[in-house]
Amino acid sequence: VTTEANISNFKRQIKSLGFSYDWSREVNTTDPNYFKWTQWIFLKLYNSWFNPKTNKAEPIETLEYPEELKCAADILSAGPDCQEDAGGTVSLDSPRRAYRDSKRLAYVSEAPVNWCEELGTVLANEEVVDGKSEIGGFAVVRKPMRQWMLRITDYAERLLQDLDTIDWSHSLKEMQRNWIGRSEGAEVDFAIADCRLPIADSKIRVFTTRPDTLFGATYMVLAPEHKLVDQITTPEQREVVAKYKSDVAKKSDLERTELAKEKTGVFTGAYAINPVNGEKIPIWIADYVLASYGTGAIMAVPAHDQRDYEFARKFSLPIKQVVYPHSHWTQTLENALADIRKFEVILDAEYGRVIYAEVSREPKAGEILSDFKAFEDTGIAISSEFLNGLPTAEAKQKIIAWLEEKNLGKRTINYKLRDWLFSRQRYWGEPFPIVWKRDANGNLYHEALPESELPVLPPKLDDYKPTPDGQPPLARAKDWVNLPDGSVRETNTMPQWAGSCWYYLRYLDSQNPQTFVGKEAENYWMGAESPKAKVQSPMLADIGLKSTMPGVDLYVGGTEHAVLHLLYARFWHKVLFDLGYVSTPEPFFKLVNQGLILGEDGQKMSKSRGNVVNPDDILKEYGADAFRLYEMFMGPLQDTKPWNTKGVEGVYRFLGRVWRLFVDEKSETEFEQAETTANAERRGELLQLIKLSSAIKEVQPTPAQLKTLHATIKKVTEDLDGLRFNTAISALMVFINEAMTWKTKPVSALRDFLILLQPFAPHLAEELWEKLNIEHRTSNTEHRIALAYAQWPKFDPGLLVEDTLKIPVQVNGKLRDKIVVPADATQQQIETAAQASEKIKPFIEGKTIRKIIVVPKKLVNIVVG
RNA sequence: GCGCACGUGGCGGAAUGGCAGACGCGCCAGACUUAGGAUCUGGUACCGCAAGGUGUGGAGGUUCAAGUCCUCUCGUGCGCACCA
Repeated sequence: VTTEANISNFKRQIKSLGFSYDWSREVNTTDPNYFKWTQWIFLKLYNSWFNPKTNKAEPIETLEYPEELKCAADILSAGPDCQEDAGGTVSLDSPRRAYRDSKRLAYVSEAPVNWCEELGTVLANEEVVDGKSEIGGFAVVRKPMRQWMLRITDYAERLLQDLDTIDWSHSLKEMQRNWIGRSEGAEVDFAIADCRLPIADSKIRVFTTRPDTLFGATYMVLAPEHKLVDQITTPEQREVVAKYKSDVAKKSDLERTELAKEKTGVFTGAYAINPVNGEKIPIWIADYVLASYGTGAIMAVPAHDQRDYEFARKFSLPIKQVVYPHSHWTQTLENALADIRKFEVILDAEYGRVIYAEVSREPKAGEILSDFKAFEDTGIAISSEFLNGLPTAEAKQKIIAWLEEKNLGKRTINYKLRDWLFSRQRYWGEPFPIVWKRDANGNLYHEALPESELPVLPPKLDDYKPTPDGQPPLARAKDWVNLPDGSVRETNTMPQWAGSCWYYLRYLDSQNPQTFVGKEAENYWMGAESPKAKVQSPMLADIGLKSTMPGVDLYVGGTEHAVLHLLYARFWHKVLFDLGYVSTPEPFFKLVNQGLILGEDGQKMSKSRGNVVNPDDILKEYGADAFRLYEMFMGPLQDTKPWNTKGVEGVYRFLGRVWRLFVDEKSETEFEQAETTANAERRGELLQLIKLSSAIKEVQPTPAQLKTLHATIKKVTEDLDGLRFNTAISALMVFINEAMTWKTKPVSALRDFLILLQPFAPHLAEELWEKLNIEHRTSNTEHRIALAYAQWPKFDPGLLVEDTLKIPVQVNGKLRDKIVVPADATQQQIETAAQASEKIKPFIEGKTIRKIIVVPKKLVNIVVG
């Protein structure tokens, strides 16, 4: 319940997260222009909603809560420690997900899950626990209120299909595919037997992915929340059905899924007619059927669906096998039928029917078959009249054609993806640029504000809580809400996703006052044929890589955005693409998930474990360069890896070596002495005392030095491009270890090194670059500008060519020696040299040489027998 | 249960099918030091005095050659989950 006490609790909790939160400041720091263009894009969606299915404009849907839910308006109740935490009015985008994510939610979800889904506004506050977004405090569901939905489901297919065109990690794509949840099947209408209902309601539609098993449907199950339940229930069953419904409504999410191994359900007393064979089948309700998926009703085929099988066994419903498994040993129906007699056939004692069960052992006579499984694979249709003998795939086609011809059903694609609840009942966020009016008959309708009215900024409020009657906070500003012409402003606000859906576009043209992103800028940065493609990055061109891809070049983000932000942003981008505002159908063609950094104990960092590493401490102790360098050096970008502060010391030492390579020790000592007596103001000036090492000279690098340098340039350039930062840094370390031994250090080589170092340790590199420029001025103007703008060095492959090669020699695949041969040695010469080796001789003497493999410049393998 | 990813020293991790353990941490020894939690040098997979042998979770396979490819298996992590 939103009470003063809870609000103050919530604020206290926010404070405990490490910052104080001033509610009124939130919007003041927000750029009104950004509000403006977000609202502008919303208006585009609103005014010219492009529906690819109908190719016509449709308004964005607003949704009132269904009437039957209004009764339960008040509260979802709160568990013991939720009472304490509750308070905020942060609504969730996906209550379903929130429920799943948070175990703590389980005991507060007194209301049925899909009730919450329909409402869409579980009021709770969000907290990051164990690196995961969890629902901390839990609060209330308010009175039913108006919500705005975006029809993302219209884009489900394209959002799915286009995943194939983008370079994202496999698992991330899988998560999106899973979330979209496409499944192909059919909708089938079952007539209700002895129906006393109006014609329109005399049938129940089910969704199935296995229409080929229609002949095996022996009963039907509706979700307890299905709208026809009350109407079809016979008077005798009314009481048990009502009780079951209310029991289910009280079940928590946990009880309803994880813990509920045992199927439950009750008979409604009604029957449906199986359209393929006219059989009368009982209609049950059970909570294993979800109201939110498909049509909220199923045809149960217990022989070929594990859940139906379990349910049927529990309630002694008939099981009828209609698919015979044939895949690996039978090709024809005759053989299949023969196999039925030969193999694992079980007679259902109660019903005298043949069922198939996947058995791992011989069933004993009279044994209860509860641990047998339904056969869910494909096979050959049997006991299915005109489908008999057809493999599953063909049987599906045939039955769908049959259903469509008889007007009893149709091919359907079903998605788990739901429309996107886009409104929030909180203060911050963009207000909708929408007003409400009444027509001549007094009916309420909504209308977009003209673009000239943008941005619609939130009014100043003294109190940022929702109103006592559950209206969003903006409703408190009566002057703002009520317009002179009698119309009323929408008081919902947009979610944070609204801004994050298009921010990357604004970056391209952030100062543009005319539009959210100029066409030219958009095309330059995002377009496939953009001029950017012609601006070849020397670093990429050298290694023969295409320098650009359309869209955002590289998106680095965590998996926590996998199914929300990244799906929403793709959706908006596609809408903008359809409206002609952007030039690519996808915004992020290349995306990398950086791995999670765990605590030093290898566990996820969390307050409760006390293994949290505070970046501020690391910055203070080792500096930003070392911190950055360490994070990049820890391991592959994508991997989850444990933090190790000792490792920071390692890279810190490396930076120290870089510093000592450049700086004269004596001058540094002088600086340190001066610094102790100087005040803070003079420190910058005193830094001038630090001079470069006298070993740094303007000389030509020796061939060996050049070889070291260019090997480093090559490695760092390639690794950087492949985001292999750890090995790039390793190469820089190798260079430094080598360069420390140089008596004379050529300026040119050190310059190139600093450019390579700059992406990893920008502060130190820039500092040393400046020192180089002060003491070793060159005519090259490029060297006088900041390092950040310096040209990336090119490596010269010619310099990496060796005169002689050290080649490993194996005998029967085992390393026995390494020989040194001229780089241009022929295969014959290498073979001879290998056999002549003193270390090799003992292994080949007295044996027949079967074969000698010479891998040019790499290896010799002598095969003896 | 389903899907995906990953298993390499004491630790983080390197290795276009071609020298397993780059680089770093840690550890050992030494140098310089009044001192060292600074710096520098050398060593460091395992067994063995050595020659040599054994090693990339386990078992097979392909290959002249496997950490890498294939099959099975065990383990860990992540995601989804009564989705019809």
